[in-house]
Amino acid sequence: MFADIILPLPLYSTFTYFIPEELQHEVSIGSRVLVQFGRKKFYTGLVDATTLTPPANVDPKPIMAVMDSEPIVRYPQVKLWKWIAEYYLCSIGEVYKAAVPSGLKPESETYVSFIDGWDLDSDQKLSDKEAVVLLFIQEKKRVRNSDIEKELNMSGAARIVSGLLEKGCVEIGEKMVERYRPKKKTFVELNCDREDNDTLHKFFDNVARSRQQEKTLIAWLDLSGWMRHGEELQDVERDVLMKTTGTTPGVMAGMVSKGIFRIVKKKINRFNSFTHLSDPVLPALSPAQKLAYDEILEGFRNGKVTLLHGVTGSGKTEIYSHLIADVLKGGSQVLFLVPEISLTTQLTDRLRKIFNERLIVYHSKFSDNERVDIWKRMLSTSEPLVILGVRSSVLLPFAKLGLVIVDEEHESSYKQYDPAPRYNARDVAMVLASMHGARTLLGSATPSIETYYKAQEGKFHLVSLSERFSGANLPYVEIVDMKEQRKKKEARGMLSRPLASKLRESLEKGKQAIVFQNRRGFAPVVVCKECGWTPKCVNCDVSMIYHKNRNELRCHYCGFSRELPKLCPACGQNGIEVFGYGTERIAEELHEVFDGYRVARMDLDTTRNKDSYQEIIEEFANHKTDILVGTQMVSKGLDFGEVNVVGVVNADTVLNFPDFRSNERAFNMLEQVAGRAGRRKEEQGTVIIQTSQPSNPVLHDIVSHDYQNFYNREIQERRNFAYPPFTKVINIYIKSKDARDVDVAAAIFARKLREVFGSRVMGPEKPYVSRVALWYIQSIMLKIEATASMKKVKDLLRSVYASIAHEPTIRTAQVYYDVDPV
DNA sequence: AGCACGCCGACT
DNA sequence: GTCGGCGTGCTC
Repeated sequence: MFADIILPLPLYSTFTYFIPEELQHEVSIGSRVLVQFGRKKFYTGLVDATTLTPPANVDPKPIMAVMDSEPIVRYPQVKLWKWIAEYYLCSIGEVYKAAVPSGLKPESETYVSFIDGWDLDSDQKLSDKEAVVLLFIQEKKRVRNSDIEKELNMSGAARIVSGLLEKGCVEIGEKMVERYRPKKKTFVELNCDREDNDTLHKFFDNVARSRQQEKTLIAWLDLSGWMRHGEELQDVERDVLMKTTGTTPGVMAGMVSKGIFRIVKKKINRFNSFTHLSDPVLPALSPAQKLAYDEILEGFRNGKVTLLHGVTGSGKTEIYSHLIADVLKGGSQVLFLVPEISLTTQLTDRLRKIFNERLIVYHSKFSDNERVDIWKRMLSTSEPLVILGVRSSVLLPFAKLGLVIVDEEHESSYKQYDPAPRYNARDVAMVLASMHGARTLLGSATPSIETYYKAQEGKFHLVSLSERFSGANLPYVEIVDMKEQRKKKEARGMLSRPLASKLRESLEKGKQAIVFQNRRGFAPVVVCKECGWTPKCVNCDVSMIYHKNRNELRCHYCGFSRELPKLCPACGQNGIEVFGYGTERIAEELHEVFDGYRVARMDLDTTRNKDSYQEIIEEFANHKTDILVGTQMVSKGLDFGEVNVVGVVNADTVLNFPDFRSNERAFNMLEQVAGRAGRRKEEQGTVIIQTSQPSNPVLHDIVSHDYQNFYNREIQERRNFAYPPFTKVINIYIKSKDARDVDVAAAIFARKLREVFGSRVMGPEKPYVSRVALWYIQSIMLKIEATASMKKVKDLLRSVYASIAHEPTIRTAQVYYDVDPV
């Protein structure tokens, strides 16, 4: 018997291993196996298929061990992986690697260790480097090559180690690294059978002289339910026992040494087992919501993907809750996808209150251990659950999925950009749903053009919610022409007069405000006024941004930073000045202008650690801060009733983005951020958008909150210029560390592609940022008619690549595809 | 991806 | 001479 194994590597095939006789009954499709791959590495592979025919031309290695008695994936998971690999042009191993938490995929690591008794002063001649490395190995006992390179700051450790190996002073081996640590708790057990009254009496005699010990023993009997005959004995947690009685560690140790108690550590699942599940308590729906709910069900009955187009603040979440409850009641599971940033306590708390233990939350700040627990939990049960999760939760092992909800379906964070698989979770979710026979609901206030087009064409069922849940009006939007403001000298720094006075007015009324600027740091432009020098990142083709709090220049692409030079490095003069506004500078200026009011900043820099995001939001929610300044982070999903002014410092940065989605992105972002204002009925909110292009049509659609008008104009543009949804776009990226190689490789690739695809090939061109982290980049865009067979297109793409793969510049370059880029 | 092998230029 | 750099091919 042989098995085809999926390995977590970017290799475009499975590998066939021999199943040893004694393992044959253990191997099943979907179970993990330990296999050796290459000369030394061991990987955890996944059985894709078993077969009787041996592989051609190779002598298969045996499977070393079978790690599961049951599969760790559920149908149709692997089928979905294969779809992803095919559609997004990557290997199935890359999908496997992304899907299964690394704690479930132990792999080997090569280590080097010192051979005891080897005499450092022996006559064996060691080079200086070898001696240094050997000393290091001896000191550390056991190290990895990468440790040697890192700690001794050298390269080519493998070579030195192999020299040492030959001389017999070190040995190497492979060690499996187990990353998953199950959570353990400490319990106290009584050293006595339940029926054994004699021993129990002896214990009581034994503690008679100690009040504390006696108290602890009685408490234990109570907690464990010892006297409640007919009931199973409860585990008694050490901490709980000690806390209820005030037992000190000394007392506990005394009882253990007397042989009364024994301490036991047990693995526990991070989840409570749920025995007592209450029915969800659902929020009441307004008449408009009820209508939308009924219409959604109507769409579901017709077997269609349904788009819920609801204005910001229309209360989509309540409708979702009802739909989720219906599906849970029917015994199926629900996937509720949200963009990363929306996973705030606000949403989680609301759903937790409704669905209690049935709610599983899954986001990117979870540790790998927590991911493993969620995976195991989902494998262990097929009872109805709601998974509230981000992008990667589409890859979890669902049992029977009844409904998939994709909230804010237009969000670009659903698309994974790097590394592979470069998938869009919204689209994968629809495929997943159809494999399960589940319903799909997409929700957005600003649907993506592609999605809305499908709704217009009747492929999707469209449901609209055009009023706010609270009855509040959509905010009043005012466009402020900054060029005019400057001319009339009415602008002060980045604050126009209308924004400044509106902010003051509302702060004085005790209200709150949000100020949005899509750029972090202090100042994005640094120039020497004497010679025109600007700081460039050494690794990337971008200017560096000034961050004031640490007085440094930073690259926002690779993270490289340096001190702000006092004198210009180019001309040596004292001419360095900073221009422009990032969130840091805006927060500082607002603080000066609105003396006495509290300003908080929320961007990537202030939310680095795990809880800071939460803290900033809580402080704002509790009105401990008055103004919240931030990047995109402040535009999504936040619901604060006291905010009645939203300021957009500079809409130009959002409006002028050099690609075909720039209008869509600008409209979405501005409409979303505007939606943070005036979410309660009492007062209409105000949004002030500062720009130097007041006549930009996107801004006018924001003023009238007219999605339809925006869509009509945009769809026309897309039609005229053959962009999605009228075509499918595949971007091909070519990367090299050599600037000339990348140009040559891209030119060859593009020429070959044109032979096959003709005018559907655009480029090659340098992307917006043409060098990132030392890699030079070129891109080629492929625009394929929406009606074409993508299967055929992808086969052609692969064959074009195969035909030039031998070219030296192609061979050394990295090539990858981005299907449906956003 | 990770690793070994082998070619080549450049230093002790 | 060997050291260390990097390109090339292979992994069931």
